[in-house]
Amino acid sequence: MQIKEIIESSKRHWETALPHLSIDCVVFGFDQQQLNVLLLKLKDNAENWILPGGYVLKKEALDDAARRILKERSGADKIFLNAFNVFGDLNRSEGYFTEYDDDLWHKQRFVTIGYYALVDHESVTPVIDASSEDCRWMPIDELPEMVMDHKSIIENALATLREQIRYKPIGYNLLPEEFTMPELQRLYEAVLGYKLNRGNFYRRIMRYNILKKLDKERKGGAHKSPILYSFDKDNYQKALNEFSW
Amino acid sequence: MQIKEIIESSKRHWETALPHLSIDCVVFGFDQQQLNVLLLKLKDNAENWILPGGYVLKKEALDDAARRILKERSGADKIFLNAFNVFGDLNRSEGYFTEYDDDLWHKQRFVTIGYYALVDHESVTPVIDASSEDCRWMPIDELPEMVMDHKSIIENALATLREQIRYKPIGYNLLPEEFTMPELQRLYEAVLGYKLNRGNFYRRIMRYNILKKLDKERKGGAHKSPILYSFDKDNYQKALNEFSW
DNA sequence: TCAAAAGTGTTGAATGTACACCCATGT
DNA sequence: ACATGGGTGTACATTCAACACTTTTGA
Repeated sequence: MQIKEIIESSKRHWETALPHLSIDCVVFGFDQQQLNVLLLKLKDNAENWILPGGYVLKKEALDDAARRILKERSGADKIFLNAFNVFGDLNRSEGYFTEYDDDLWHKQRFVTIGYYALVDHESVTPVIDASSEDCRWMPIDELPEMVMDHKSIIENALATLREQIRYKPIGYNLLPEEFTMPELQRLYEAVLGYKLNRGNFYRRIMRYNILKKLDKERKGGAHKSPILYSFDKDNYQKALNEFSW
Repeated sequence: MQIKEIIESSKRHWETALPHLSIDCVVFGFDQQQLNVLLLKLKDNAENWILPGGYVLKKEALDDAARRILKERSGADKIFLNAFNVFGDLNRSEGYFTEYDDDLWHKQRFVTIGYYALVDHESVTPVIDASSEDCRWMPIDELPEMVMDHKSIIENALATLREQIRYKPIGYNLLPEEFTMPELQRLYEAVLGYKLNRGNFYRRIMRYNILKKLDKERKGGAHKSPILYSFDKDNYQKALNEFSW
């Protein structure tokens, strides 16, 4: 980002957004192989990547802000969003923009709200916004160097996701509308980081009664066409609200 | 609180604290019978109670702010503190202070960080601070009318606590240094809201290896003197960090 | 002597884990 | 034919829940 652009956006932010408060989104996506996180690279920051983040408008609910930021900065839409933690240490954003004037928006002390989002990898086309040079999926086990405390924010989000998957269904937002049993299992394995037994996984999922078996199969693969499933939205929602699985 | 006092504190806050950001603490305490929450009643608000809350100083870490606020407003010290959620809806603090000027600190739109705290009931003497008329423990199942969304913040905190107790040890901060097995069990029952089987509870707790049996008993009771225990701090900490119980 | 506390035993149900079998089917 | 997927059976271990028995001990 050019200096001029930074100054411009600084003025705009002071007018429209709540100061000292930011939102950072950890966007998880699944590409049938591994779990990925959506990261940006800023124009002025040659080496380090950042989380898609932004600010809360003065008349905007926090959750709406997270949704908007995600849409603007990455193109991701209609997603599962959840505030998972707050990062408010003093030194977390120190040492950045030191060469600028003190009234620069970005030089403030920020308390950031960490949101994690689950999106369907297929339905998201990473959008490179005005201030970014790159926007892409990165596998969670090969994260690049990141700015500030962003790497630990991701780790914190992943830990939260792994806890949640133990007692809440996950998948509705990470998979396409229709998917196969092996795909769902690979998703669980990617999140948890270890292999699951196929038969047991099948029974466990079926027991929760959140799947609808469709009357079609995925054609074109090398072997037997796997049956397609979709989530039963009502039961899925019920399972989300109970904390019993 | 008198109008003059409000205006005074408003000026002070604008100078020292981060705007638009507040902290509310849900302080749980256990009195050997039931689970309580520490609540304040403001001088100017005849009927409604509020959570002990406050603001984040410009050069103060979020967690430190929560600790300070708790100390100042309730006298509670050395406690277990944990940010459990953020409340950032637009209408959550609307409709208050409408009769005041717009530059009144308290009339801002606030995003509040919810902290929950676990304290030893014995070691806390509720302190009535300058702006409060009352400060006292209230049982969680008989909460009074509360201001804004404070009641739902408490419910959210309790739900978090009930989830945590399933896989993390709880008690170190809610009980005195030395306690008996029935006391610990009553705490668990108070948090969960239902009775537990004594023998099974005993074995479960012992299995986690977080208790030290002391060589003394609690004298003076009507019947057999129960054995005193204390927590093994190292193992307790280890159990806190694993998420496996 | 009575009631509470401490500790242990037992039993059946439920759940989790590992493995294996059978069938279907697309190339 | 063969590799993959779908579905089920089974056997073992672990865990949980309910209950009961014993011993200790303070007033």
